[in-house]
Amino acid sequence: MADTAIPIGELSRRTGCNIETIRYYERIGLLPAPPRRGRYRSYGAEDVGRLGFVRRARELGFTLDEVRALLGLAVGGEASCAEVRDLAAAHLKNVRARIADLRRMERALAESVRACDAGHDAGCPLIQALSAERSGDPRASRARVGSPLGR
Amino acid sequence: MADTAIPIGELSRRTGCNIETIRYYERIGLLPAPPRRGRYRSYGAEDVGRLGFVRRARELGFTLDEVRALLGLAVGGEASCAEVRDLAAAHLKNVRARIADLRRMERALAESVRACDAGHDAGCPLIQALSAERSGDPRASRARVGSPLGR
DNA sequence: GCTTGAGTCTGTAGTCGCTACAGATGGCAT
DNA sequence: ATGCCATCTGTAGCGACTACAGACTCAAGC
Repeated sequence: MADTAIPIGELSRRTGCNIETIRYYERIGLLPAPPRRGRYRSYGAEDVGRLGFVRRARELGFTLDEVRALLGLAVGGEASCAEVRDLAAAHLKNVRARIADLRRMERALAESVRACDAGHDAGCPLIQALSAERSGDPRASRARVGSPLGR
Repeated sequence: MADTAIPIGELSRRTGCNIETIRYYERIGLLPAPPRRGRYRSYGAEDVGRLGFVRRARELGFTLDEVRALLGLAVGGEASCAEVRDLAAAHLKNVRARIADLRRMERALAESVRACDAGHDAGCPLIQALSAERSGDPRASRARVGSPLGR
């Protein structure tokens, strides 16, 4: 079996995680520093699991700090389930806010492109839309979660 | 009128754009360096328009490079309308891809949270979902546009 | 005239999550 | 002995800001 003494390249292949990223995770303390075979890192089966966990959490959009928290909670048993749930729920809310933000963008963009396709008598409608001031407090959008400005 | 000799703080207030960000835009050449009153930057009405344009384009999610291109095309008349349209259309595609990505996350998260709320007999279902390997090439998602990994 | 406070200046470093090098080793096969 | 690949460390870059530190200018109030 190749379960013991997995070199970093093999770990990368098994998890789909870039070698540089693995070393980065180690540097920031997300993954523990593995033992060495000479100067080479030597991983075990549990590292494949752990890194896989990280990767899947990242795919769900959790930040590295959230992943760190999840890893901490993963070892504690049922007691932490509620905490995990709350973390995920908060994150879900965030994702939904970002979706709403993007959908607003999508509508505005689609509308503009449509206007462009329709008629172009007095200059490009898209440019005009961007040039025109709109009503409302210009600072309002800065506080929004996931706004393209200010994050 | 306060149209002439607008100081940076006033420009910030009028456009809702952070002072540091205005200076940053100047540094990277997105905004022209304004004349100085002594050592202080002195803006005019056209700067308010220009920066407002930038801000609105950013709100639609255009990158600064795209904004730069849009600014260039904004001065050229109707000839550039098609180019603007194409830029916006490409960007729209990108936004839609990001929405699709987020919606996938949303579904997975909502499902997990629901599982958490339902029963918790054998450990936290969310942690288990993250711990379990899924089928398929682990590298597949790395190529996707807007994936949380690899951007 | 002197102080106080607000505004502005430059320059640099930090954020997040990687990614991309450069240049030095290590180990294995031919 | 000679390639060649894998791995090592360390540093710098990305995008789009944001956050200081420390200096300066200017107008108003006393």
